[in-house]
Amino acid sequence: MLTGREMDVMNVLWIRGSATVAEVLENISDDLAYTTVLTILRRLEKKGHIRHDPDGKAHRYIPLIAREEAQDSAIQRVTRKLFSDSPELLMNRLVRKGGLSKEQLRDLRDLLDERLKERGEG
Amino acid sequence: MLTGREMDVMNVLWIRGSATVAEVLENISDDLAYTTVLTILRRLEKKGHIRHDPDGKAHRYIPLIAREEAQDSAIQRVTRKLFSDSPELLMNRLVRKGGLSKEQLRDLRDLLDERLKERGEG
DNA sequence: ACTATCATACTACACCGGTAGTAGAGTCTC
DNA sequence: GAGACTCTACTACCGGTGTAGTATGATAGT
Repeated sequence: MLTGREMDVMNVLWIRGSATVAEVLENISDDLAYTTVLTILRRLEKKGHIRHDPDGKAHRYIPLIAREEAQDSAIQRVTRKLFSDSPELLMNRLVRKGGLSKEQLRDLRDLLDERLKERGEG
Repeated sequence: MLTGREMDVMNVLWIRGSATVAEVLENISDDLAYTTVLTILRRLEKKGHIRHDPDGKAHRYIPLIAREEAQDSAIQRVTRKLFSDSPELLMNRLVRKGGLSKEQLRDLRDLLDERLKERGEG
């Protein structure tokens, strides 16, 4: 389970593939101290989410989990805790709530159509 | 922002409309001490998520936020932190990942169709 | 070799969350 | 009216998170 700040840092690693402390600092939105980022990276490593290789005199941190894994586990948690464990209810809420453009709605409907065809629906 | 346990307790309040400590205890899945539930309720009240009225010698706790609000804010957090603030990406992942039956996929597609018609798509 | 620089390691610390114990107040029952 | 019961209030404690300071080690320039 990733915390808020850990997700921020992981996002940089996922986007760049890997990063040093300095690179994370440059690419993170909030203004944190160098040692703060370092601490977060060390904790992520301790939790097994990343590892590091030497890179010159610095360390280069590399993700060990994919973004999709983190996404799925976050979705699962929300689904379980707030949507009676029903992904459909979650989707329903997302669609009803809005925040999606007509094009996005259309794309999603097409995606669902594809999925349905794959699963043998006429 | 609700924590895991706070969501468990809120779920009971949302379902029943309101509850005393004892009622929460009866309706929560895990086995917690009476005082533990009480503490969580008091923290929820302090955070402004619930209030209480006297009920006999006990207190009856009443939600001040709707389940939908909590759902939306949880979804928003996940979307922001893990899906580049794009609800569409989240939906996409949910559909691709699976966990949805053919019927659920169909229902969702129909829901999207409705939404699109409402918004003036031919 | 000395010093400035830069990186990591170690330590700290306040706050929060999960869990629960103990104290104390009200009530019921003889 | 004294004990049993049932609540709430207060307090505590541990582990985790967010944030960062200090110590230490490597390195590069002069």
